[in-house]
Amino acid sequence: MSYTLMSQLFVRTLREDPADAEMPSHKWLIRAGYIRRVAPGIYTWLPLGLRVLAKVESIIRDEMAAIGAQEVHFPALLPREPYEQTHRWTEYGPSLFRLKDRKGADLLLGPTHEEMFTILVKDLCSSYKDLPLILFQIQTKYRDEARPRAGVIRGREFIMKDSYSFNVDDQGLAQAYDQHRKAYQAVMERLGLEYVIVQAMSGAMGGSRSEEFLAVTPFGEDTFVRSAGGYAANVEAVRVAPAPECNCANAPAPRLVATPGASTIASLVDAVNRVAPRPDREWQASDTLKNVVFMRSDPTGQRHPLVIGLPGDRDVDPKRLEAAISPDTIEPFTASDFLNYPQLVAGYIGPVRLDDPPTKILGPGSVDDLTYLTDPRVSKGSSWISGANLADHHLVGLVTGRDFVSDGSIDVAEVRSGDPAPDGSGPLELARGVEMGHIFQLGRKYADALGLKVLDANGKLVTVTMGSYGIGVTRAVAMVAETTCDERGLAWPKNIAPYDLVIVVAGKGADLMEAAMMLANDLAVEGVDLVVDDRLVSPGVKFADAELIGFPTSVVVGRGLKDGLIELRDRASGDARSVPLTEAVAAILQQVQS
RNA sequence: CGGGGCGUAGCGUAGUGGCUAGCGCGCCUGCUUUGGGAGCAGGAGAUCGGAGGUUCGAGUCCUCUCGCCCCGACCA
Repeated sequence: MSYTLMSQLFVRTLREDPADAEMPSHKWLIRAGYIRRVAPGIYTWLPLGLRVLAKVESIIRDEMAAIGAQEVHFPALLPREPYEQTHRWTEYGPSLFRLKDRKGADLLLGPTHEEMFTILVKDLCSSYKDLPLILFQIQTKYRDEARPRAGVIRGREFIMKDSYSFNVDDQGLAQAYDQHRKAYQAVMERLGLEYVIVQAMSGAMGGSRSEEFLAVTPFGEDTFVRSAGGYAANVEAVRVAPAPECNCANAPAPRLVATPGASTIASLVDAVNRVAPRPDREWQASDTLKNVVFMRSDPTGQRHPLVIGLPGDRDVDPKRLEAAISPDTIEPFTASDFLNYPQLVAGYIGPVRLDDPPTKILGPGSVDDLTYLTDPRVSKGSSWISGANLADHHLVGLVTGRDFVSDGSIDVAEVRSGDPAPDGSGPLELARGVEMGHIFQLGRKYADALGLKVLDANGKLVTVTMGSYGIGVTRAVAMVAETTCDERGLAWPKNIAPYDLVIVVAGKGADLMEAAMMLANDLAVEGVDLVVDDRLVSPGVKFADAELIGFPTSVVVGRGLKDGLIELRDRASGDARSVPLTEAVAAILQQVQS
């Protein structure tokens, strides 16, 4: 058992913020000497940083062991072939780091390891008796991100814990998924991170489950919503509670209203309040039905107009739309597109035109069979003001289901703070977070592509079903720093700090140094991991550095020593108290272990 | 890939076309100092991102180029 001398520690603290850091954790990790930038998104870990990284890894290992996962370690440098078989050599696109060896063979730096794990299990397992199985690794991953940011939060080289489960049936997969979910909750708790679990987009995988663990921070890259009652979801995944059916079926027939120049919602509301006032109250933007046209392209390149109808006080959220129609993509509807669809009058688009008989412009049976999808708030029987498909005119009193129908519902309107949660758990609040973990029921996609089958109890070959589960380890270090730091620097939780404490020798007397070293020895013998700040600099420098580096506890050996006292300081709370030297070891042990 | 900002010593920065590129922090030497980023004295450290050009003269002006940061697009 030993201790580290500050004068020997390989660290240099900076007195000023680095010019290129924005996020607090990034600034402090650089300033306190934990990491150094080498290239965009590529960082060196210095001794202090490496210690924190090791602590985070050990927490993760511990929780993985608790669910029976076994650790392996793959290379980061991988051959092209397996990725060719799953088509990810091409599908992964420009984010994949590719390279060639001297013979010209293609290699890649692994962005994630589904293929390699699948192949390994295929090599070694042939019977249902070998399953269930959970394997994991803590490994350096490479992704050529379009925009690395915030230091180690989004790097191009980063450390990830990735695990993979292998089961013969869906119940087994569900169980492995659930085990991981619990393990991840335990990890987030032990890291002290405030987090939410949000539904991720399941994408083309159908009924497969996928959830993200987001650490909450205003600097987060992902927007999510949550309610006081516990609902949480990615903005892309929020589902609006369907509006109840209204009964306006007996309302008067729609009437045409002249609204010259009212091609925007604001001017429309203004106009109808003038020319067709409502007796009980003023018309509002939410009484209008706005119809937005997009050009939708499917993966084969076919383009079709898509019209989305939603209340006039809402806009289409492009991210939600993109997610909803994936793998199709969306483009703006251009002026020349309008020329090809003359029945669409820009600024006055609506589902019908009041000819005799009325002409369907949008939805089933319309002139060009234009796809018309409406927001869930456009419920059956609800009444709207909408475009008349005639310049400078609108229709008032259009009733959904009576006067027009859509081709279906689409839930892509912007989500606002205060909107009700779909499960009735209260108003939604918008917040930001950083994705710390992702758990995913892969199913048989990789096992199919790579031929991973085992014999079941009846001697039949069955395809194995898989799950994949990741935690960003380097990112976790930054997020713990981010959520615990203050205006003086880092303030690590005790279970993650690089050292348990620092002994600050505050003064020049040989007796001070001697007392500090004796105390350090006594503590080291007790298993305390500590640094003695023995530098010949003024006490102010040592105090400032201790706070910047974020030792959870400081022990000050200084002017109190002549009265037999040392001082104990807690970094997080700022509390300080004097303790007799004779009781110091016991008091410090108690504080360190609390 | 689009928009914005920026490249001057290890870090943070100043610098009207004109003398030897300035300051703070850090670093080295000496003396003094030691409970909140000490003082004095001396010193080392910069091809001003790179290339070309205009000019008697370029850190400063022009062209090209490389790189970095931020916002957006993108992101198993």
